[in-house]
Amino acid sequence: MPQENTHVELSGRHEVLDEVEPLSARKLANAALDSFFTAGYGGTTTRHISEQAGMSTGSLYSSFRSKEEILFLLARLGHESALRALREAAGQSPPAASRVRGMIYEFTIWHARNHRIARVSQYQLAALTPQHHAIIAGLRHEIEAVLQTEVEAGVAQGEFDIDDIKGFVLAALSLGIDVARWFSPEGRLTPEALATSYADLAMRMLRPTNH
Amino acid sequence: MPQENTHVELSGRHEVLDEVEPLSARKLANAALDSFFTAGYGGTTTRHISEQAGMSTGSLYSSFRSKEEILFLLARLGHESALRALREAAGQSPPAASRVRGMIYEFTIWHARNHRIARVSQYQLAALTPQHHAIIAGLRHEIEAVLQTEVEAGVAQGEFDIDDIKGFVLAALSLGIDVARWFSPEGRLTPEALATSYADLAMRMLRPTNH
DNA sequence: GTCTATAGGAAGATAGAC
DNA sequence: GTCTATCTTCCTATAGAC
Repeated sequence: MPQENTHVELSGRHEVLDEVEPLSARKLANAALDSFFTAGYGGTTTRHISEQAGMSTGSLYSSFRSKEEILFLLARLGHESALRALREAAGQSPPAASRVRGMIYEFTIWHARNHRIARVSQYQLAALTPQHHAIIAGLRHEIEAVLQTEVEAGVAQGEFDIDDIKGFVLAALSLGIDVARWFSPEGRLTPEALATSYADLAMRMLRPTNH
Repeated sequence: MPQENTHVELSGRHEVLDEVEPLSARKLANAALDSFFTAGYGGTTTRHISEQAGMSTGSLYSSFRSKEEILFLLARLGHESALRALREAAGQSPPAASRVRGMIYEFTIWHARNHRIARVSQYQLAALTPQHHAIIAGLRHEIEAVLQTEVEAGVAQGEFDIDDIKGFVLAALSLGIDVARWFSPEGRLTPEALATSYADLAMRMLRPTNH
């Protein structure tokens, strides 16, 4: 039987790219996101990005030094936004079980609501320069650490029964991230229903054994 | 406490591309897999594929009509191989619990051992023609149906306690597929350890509630 | 910061000899 | 079935006027 969602909405919803300034850069970033999402980084041309942003090809290079720099911006903002969602859920009051449950819920719902930038952030990383890739890798480690800390707290307080903490953390984040691969707003599942389902399944993984 | 793996090794291990004939096509397919894996479909040139296969650019077109046709071959063989692994595990003897456990184990270990072709198969699909994409989509539906059938059998026999069967099937396959995104043979986890961990977690999702 | 124009090269695919 | 040579198109990025 699914548990109820006791978590509260933590912040006003906003588009991840809203903070990009100035307007021309935001238009280009949005157009690039569209195209990277549907055609991939390699399948996207700077001409097409500029065109969709209502500009000439040359003008793109006043806002960005290269096509790769736009991808880096998207990947960085995507990862920072997902990390923020996870941290906000981790800041909720005890018990650990409801904190962890809220983290899985928020992480999953973030990937459904932001599935376009999430998919680009997760699956186009091979095109980044080594320097940029290292920065994104740092954010990924932070995401893992935030969840692991809360799970360890729950185990220490006897709320969870699990030996393989790293395996659970890996699996729980994996579930959320993989949403970006297949989720479509036109599908049968809402972000809320999906997040509830996955939060339930994650808590089933953690609950004490039955004998 | 992790359960022991009671499943048996079902078939001799083989490389997915071993069945590609003739040799020139197999060499090209292997070179394309390498490059699609590291650079993506859009970041790969037919010149590079041919060069890595030890041939001229023109010769590629005696084996394949286009670059996209190579990707389709890889995606088709990848999906067919994963589906075969799942079907073989589904053919094991009752109870349903050990059949389902074996399916998660085999599906996960397949994605770890074959993470290169799995990653190309899962994440480069946007480059396929609509016709080819539809064929792959059919294989994906088969994969989902095979697991769902076994889970439903387990629920009918009272071995599992889960309301949201579709949610579980989605999550369990998602765990296995996402392995292809991050798995590296150089990492700390072996395919066997990972598959055991995920099979354990999946059975935890299915076991009766504790009150 | 935007435009037009273009540099300079590389892309996918084909032709025709052997 | 492989090669060399090439067609045609398209690419990222820059130059320089306004």
